[in-house]
Amino acid sequence: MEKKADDILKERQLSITDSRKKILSLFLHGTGALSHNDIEKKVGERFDRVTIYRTLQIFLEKGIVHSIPTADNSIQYALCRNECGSGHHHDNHVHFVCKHCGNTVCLEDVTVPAVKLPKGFSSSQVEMIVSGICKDCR
Amino acid sequence: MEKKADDILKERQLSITDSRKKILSLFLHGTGALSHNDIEKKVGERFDRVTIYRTLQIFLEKGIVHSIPTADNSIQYALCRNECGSGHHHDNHVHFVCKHCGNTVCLEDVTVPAVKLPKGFSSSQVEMIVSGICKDCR
DNA sequence: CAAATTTTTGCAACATTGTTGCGTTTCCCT
DNA sequence: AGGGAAACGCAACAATGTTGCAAAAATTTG
Ligand SMILES: [Mn+2]
Ligand SMILES: [Mn+2]
Ligand SMILES: [Zn+2]
Ligand SMILES: [Zn+2]
Repeated sequence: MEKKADDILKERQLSITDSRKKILSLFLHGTGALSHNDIEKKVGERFDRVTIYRTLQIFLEKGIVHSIPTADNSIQYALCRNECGSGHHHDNHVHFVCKHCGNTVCLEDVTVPAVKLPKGFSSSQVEMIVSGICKDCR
Repeated sequence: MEKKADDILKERQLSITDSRKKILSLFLHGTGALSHNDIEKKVGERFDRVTIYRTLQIFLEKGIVHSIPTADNSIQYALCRNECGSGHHHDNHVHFVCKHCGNTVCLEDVTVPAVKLPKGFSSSQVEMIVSGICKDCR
């Protein structure tokens, strides 16, 4: 798994640094999405807050993770599994936020349904966030 | 219109105060959604930031406005036009964020399409946020 | 209408979250 | 291993959000 993180970083032409490896590993090993705060707590060594911000920023840009806006105003980040590249995200799946455990997960198999907009509106991106009780909490 | 705000406040059993009237009027007169920051700027008199936070909070609880999570982590608030009550929101319409003018609007006539979740997941709320170019910007 | 009671406001103080500049360290390439 | 580029940590700051409390305003009561 250590190997995997290195590969992904190399693939995206990012220098391989300790913080990037550790943070990326969190995403590779865990299941759900992580907020900045989650990462700060879960990462073993303590990297500077600024480093975590910058790491998430560049992971976003390079198409390694995508961000999920949630109702409580905490941005969640999750691994991109599809063909996302620099500035080109294609994560058109539904996100689920559990009101019980608080976890946010990507429902990779559930694609966002099409929606017909009024005349004059054109869409470039659609987000669908479902909240309720997840399968582990019922 | 001054009248209207008073009526809504009375209806929801809220004391009628200057700040509540002014802030509610912003929603009644304007077209789109407003963030905390928008309100701070647009409201003529300067109410304390805390008052605005508390006003939005109670408007949310009483079903006067609903909140819209957006990608840039700025919560937007918009008037409820349906039958929303204390703790019971029924604003199941799509929201549109224009990448050009930055405005967020409720597409009242576009209902959020149904989505089939994997086994074990149960949903209590679905948010759909579409971003692109609005009809005024094209 | 005026006094009593309840609610809301503004202020201060604080916590959390996010941003920027810069010197030092680490990484990459030859 | 050495030179140049990139990333890190630190400090300082800005923006956003929360809480307690006394003063002010609104509502209720007499
Ligand atoms: Mn996802
Ligand atoms: Mn709406
Ligand atoms: Zn759960
Ligand atoms: Zn627009």
